[in-house]
Amino acid sequence: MTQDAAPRRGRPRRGRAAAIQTVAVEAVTWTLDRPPTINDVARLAHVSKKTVSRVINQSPFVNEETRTIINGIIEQIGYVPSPQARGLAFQRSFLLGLVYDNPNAQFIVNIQEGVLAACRLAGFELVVHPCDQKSPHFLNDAKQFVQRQNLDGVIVVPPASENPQLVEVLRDLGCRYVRLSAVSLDEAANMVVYNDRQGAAEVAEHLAALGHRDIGFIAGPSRHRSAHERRESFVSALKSHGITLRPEMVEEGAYTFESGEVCATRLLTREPRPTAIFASNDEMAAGVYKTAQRLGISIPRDLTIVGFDDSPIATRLWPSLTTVRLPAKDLGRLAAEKLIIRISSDEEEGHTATGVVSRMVVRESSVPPRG
Amino acid sequence: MTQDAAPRRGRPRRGRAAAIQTVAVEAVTWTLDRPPTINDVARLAHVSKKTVSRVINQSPFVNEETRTIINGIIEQIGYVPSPQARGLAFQRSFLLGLVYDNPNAQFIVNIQEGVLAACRLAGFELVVHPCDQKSPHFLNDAKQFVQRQNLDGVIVVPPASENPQLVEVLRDLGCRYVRLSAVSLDEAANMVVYNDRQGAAEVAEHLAALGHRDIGFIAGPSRHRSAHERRESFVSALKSHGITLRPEMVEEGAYTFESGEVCATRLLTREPRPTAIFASNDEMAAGVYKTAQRLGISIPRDLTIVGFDDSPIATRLWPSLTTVRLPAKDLGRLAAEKLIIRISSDEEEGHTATGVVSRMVVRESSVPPRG
DNA sequence: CCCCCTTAGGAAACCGGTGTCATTTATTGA
DNA sequence: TCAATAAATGACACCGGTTTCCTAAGGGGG
Repeated sequence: MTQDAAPRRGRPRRGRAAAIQTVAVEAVTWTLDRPPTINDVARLAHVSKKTVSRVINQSPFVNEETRTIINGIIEQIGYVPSPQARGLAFQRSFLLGLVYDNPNAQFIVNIQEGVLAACRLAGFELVVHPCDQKSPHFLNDAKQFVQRQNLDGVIVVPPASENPQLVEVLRDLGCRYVRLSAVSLDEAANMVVYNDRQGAAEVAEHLAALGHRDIGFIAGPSRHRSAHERRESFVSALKSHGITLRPEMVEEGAYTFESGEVCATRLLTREPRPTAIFASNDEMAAGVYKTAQRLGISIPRDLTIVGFDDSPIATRLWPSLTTVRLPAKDLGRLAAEKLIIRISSDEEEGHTATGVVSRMVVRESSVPPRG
Repeated sequence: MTQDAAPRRGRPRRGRAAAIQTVAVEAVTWTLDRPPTINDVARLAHVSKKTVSRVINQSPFVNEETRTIINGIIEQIGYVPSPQARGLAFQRSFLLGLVYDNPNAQFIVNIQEGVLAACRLAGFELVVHPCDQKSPHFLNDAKQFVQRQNLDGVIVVPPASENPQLVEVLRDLGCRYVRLSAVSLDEAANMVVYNDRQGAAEVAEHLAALGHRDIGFIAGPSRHRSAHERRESFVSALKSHGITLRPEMVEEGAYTFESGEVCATRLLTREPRPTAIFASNDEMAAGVYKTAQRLGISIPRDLTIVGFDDSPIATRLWPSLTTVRLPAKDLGRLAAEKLIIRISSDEEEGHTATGVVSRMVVRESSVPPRG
């Protein structure tokens, strides 16, 4: 039965439909001790593998009858094209990579979910790569990561996304990438931006509207773009409401819980004591909670606290934390869509800027100042 | 220059070393407009691609000099084997999958890290697949996930790991898998078990030693094996210390923050009010915090609280939460190692049971009862 | 009736590796 | 000196798809 389909040339016409059914029904009894290949499908359908390939790839120029037969057989024997073989022929891996060093686990998991939502529709899968910018192998690991599975594209999450050397490596490898960041650091095609200014400005308005004047601010580490954005926007929005953030009311933290405690301790032992503190992320806000509770300062009666990120901890704290929601899942989805379009169209499209906007979520930790 | 290496037969001996250097130096000037392939390396080294293949795969039976030359050229032109081609020839993808539906993001990220630590050493990469057991596409999605990239093995995280239908799908696909669970549900080769009994027993001892007698317990959802384990072990360990957990002091939660609040409300409005509450995970413990604070019950003075998991929230809460640490990263590493050994040895080895033990971490939320 | 165009489908090469088996050379023992 | 043996390497098929190029049949117009 090797090549017995060969003498069958040309296009058989009318009268074939009946035969189709027979073939299809008979084929059910066929069994294999290995995963079926395109050759098995071709043999059972009495066509060449190229025709099967055409059906798989939705090529036009395939007779409707033929297509039906082939699809039926594919279904029956449970044929799935080998990704390795496809990849070899297509020069593609259908794999996207996610490079991250962000310590916020929920953020990462949300991004993964968003990325996968887009991947699923396009037949891509996601390979993950946690990394550490401080490691001496950082760049080399990233390079190997891309090369080892020949990734079609890479999504880079902040703060790693703000590392210019990493981007250089990706560019040298000829690997398409999309960076996530609070500001545009690259061509629009390579960026998905999250607008932190919006959220920070909303917080400023919110605090001003509540009547706070003595406001403390815990900034993020200055090397992070998001920290810079949040700070700038918060300060200028406050100013536009006639409130000036005095320098001694600003502390720079490291986006960690412990740094939040330290900064809060400094702020809360100053005179006049701030009636509200805006921490640049929820982790640090949690640190403020701890410090306030330790100092016997009641939240929110004596102290309003606002965070940023809307991480799970925001609702676990008591009272629940007013914060800013960063739609991480959307961020991941947008990045993946952008990447996939560029990969599929095989062009450098996608020059339009894309991004998401963060919005404030008011909860229990923010109230008007006492008295 | 196609096959001009052909006349060069046999094993060239002495006097070659000098030539090596020449070749190596000359080769630097070679440039290509496409990624180099094994053929390029072979041509430059004046050997057949098979020999290059041997060098790549660490085969013995390659002359030391030849190996040096080839490695030098590989280094110089930056050759990396195509994973698609290797996969096709080896019938392997060098890809592991991680199937998860656990809502604890930190747990997932830690597992990923552990898995990748093992993967890196063996040249594997990790593809992720978040899923939802309640979705009607759950099983089909999982099947496609494995088939689409022809995964060499899959690691399944609880609670999805406890789904017998999912395991059946994996088995039918002939896909090697390792399940993570609190109890062994399968052959030892397919399991990595985390011992929750140990941690729960330690908590019982701890509370007994502190002098607590009126103890409340918030169980996890009974369909989770871990919930069952934690409960059984806690109850029996308490009993061995002469303490009986009365039925009205046990509430069943859903491993969620909200359910923790609800259960805590019930427990804390009973007489006699418990002096300690053990929640089956940190999420629910956080719910207990919130309820206690709402009811004006001081932690830990009036109420000792203990959780389970040692998630980030445990240290963010104030006072910090005594809990049980589940070494998720080790869990991931063990699972990946087990899988990779079986894949590489191409056998069904690994019949030894492997697992990790959870241990209690004492923090500020547990103290002796008042009076 | 012939020619050309369109549509359907096939043969063979190719993608970049690995497996099998044969071949060459040096070494060793008789 | 001459097999026999071991070490090193090459030729070629093969993994399972896709691309390129080509053929054959049917339809329409001259």
